[in-house]
Amino acid sequence: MSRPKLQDVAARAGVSVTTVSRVLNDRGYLSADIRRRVAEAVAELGYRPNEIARSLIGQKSRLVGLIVPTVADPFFGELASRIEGELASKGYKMLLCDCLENAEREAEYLEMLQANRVDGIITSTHNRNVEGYDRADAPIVAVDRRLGSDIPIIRSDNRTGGRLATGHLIARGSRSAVFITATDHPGNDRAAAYRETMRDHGLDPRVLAYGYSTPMRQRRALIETWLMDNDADGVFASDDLTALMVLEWARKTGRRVPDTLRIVGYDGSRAALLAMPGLTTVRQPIDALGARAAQALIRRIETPDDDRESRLAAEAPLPVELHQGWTS
Amino acid sequence: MSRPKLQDVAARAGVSVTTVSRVLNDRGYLSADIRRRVAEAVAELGYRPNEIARSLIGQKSRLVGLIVPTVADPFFGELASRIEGELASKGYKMLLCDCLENAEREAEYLEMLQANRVDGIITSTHNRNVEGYDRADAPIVAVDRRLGSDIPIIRSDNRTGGRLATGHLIARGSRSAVFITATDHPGNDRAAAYRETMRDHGLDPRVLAYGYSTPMRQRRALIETWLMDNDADGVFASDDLTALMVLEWARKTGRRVPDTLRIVGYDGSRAALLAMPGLTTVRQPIDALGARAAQALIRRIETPDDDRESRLAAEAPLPVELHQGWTS
DNA sequence: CTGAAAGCGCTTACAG
DNA sequence: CTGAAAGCGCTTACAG
Repeated sequence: MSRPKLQDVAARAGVSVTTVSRVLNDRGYLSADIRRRVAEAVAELGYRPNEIARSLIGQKSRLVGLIVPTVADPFFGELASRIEGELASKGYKMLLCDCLENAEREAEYLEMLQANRVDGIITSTHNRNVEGYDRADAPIVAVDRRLGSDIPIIRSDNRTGGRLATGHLIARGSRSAVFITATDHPGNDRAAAYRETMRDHGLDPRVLAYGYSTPMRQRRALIETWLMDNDADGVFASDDLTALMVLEWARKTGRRVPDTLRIVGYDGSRAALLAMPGLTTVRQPIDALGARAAQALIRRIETPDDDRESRLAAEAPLPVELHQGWTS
Repeated sequence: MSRPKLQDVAARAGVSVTTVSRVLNDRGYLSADIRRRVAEAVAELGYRPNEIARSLIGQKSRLVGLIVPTVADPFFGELASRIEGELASKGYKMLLCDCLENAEREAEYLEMLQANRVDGIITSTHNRNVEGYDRADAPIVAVDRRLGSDIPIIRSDNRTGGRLATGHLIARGSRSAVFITATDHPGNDRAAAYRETMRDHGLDPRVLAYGYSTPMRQRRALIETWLMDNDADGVFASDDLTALMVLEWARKTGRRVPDTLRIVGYDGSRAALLAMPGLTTVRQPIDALGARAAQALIRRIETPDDDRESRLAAEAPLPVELHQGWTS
């Protein structure tokens, strides 16, 4: 026999499908005898309710979509892991969408998720001008990204992070630190804090932006060329992978770290710090970011009304901290 | 108005729901006029077919479950990313299940996936004795894991990988290399190849197994203690994160790498090599592993009959290669 | 070429 | 305390 359905259980237990459904959902009064008979039939048949049918009726799928650049990146991998864990603990499943810095893909995923009637969407990408977020009808929560005035943003304190990193470099003797980031747009608080802090100390800020869609090899070449051509006694990289790339370049070219070149990264994912605990970096509270993103979304899903409050809570940035290694 | 449904489109276009469905699915002959009217109604209403209803009818969900230890690990993150990409290109969605080295969680996920009527499951964890795989009724494909005689295994050539790494260490002058791995069970081909290669050169193999569920701090402590107490002029680590951990220990304790200590890792994920291109490691073809896993599963789903052939293809291990860095 | 009706596997008022 | 019937939003034979 193929998969048993409610009818089969009902027949076996000698009751109606209504009754079986009630036992399964523990609704209303059922005699102990009936409960037992149904339980037996379920066990004997190895019956498992079809969640798809349930979703169709309930008008909710307990499904959430997560859109990220790629979980191959340790930061997003860890974030995704944490979000999934929090969702699972609340009975939600998660559809993973790796959009690979591709705005078109992201728009398609957005469509797909809604066609699959997800209860909500968490998005954390850097693509600009993605079609569809404005007319989405599922609740959305963004991680470190501004999508629109009615979409809550979960993030950590980028401004403080930028200040910590830059201030630290200066305190360690750096006078000509450069900030390396993907894009240097107005909303980039880390860049703003870097500039501010440099100026506060009478130093000249320099920002190297390599662009999101630049393939890894070119990205590396670009950064190395810049470092060769421009004298810098400090590097503040907006992510750890880039910081480690610079560290390897320093080793290759004989720069002494931290004596002549101080390096500070950003993110502080478990994997990065496990691989290279010596890296000075600004640690984002990835666990808290993920948990809060999941919780904020669930709140929007389950109590659509107290939106304003939850949005306010969401906006307060989570604290970051400086992890001091030997690279600075 | 809430979400429009087929009925609304039909009413607007002035046709029956049957006809709308047919236009949407491009089934049978439709007059150009009708096609146009329906298309207009769909556009005007912003109609999107409910995939849940479709799944219920079609008896297939185009949903696949992926069970991994955690995507926070760069290797599994990259694998998950690749699998998801391949699945998406074939019109499948992916439910992510991070089971965190927890066999109980894994069993629950297995239940959940089937209750949600996934068309298939890809699993890549190291838990032993997980309940439920034997009585699962969805097609399953395993990545680098033996689950049962009828479940195809996608993997790369662990035996060659183990030989390459060990042989390389010896060629670089190591006489007392240790192999560090999670568990040293009989199915561990890398361990077997390490032992074999050591013995072939008349050297004594030593294996340090830290256990999967050991928390990261203890794992590090355990490995560092072992390295302190036992003299080793080479380390072959079964994953890159562990290799990098050893490298950092060497730096801290003043060991000269590679002169007095040679280090070789395993996996070669993009993230690891980006962060530390200097690490000598055995590169697994993660892209190919992911793509093949997804393809093998889709084949099992869509043509359940030619199983035997696809299983054979799946069994042939994919080639690995040694990436030579400066750590050896 | 188009439509009315049955059905996918469940849940939920509504009766009794 | 339990059951018959309607319905979730679609697709698919079956008529016409």
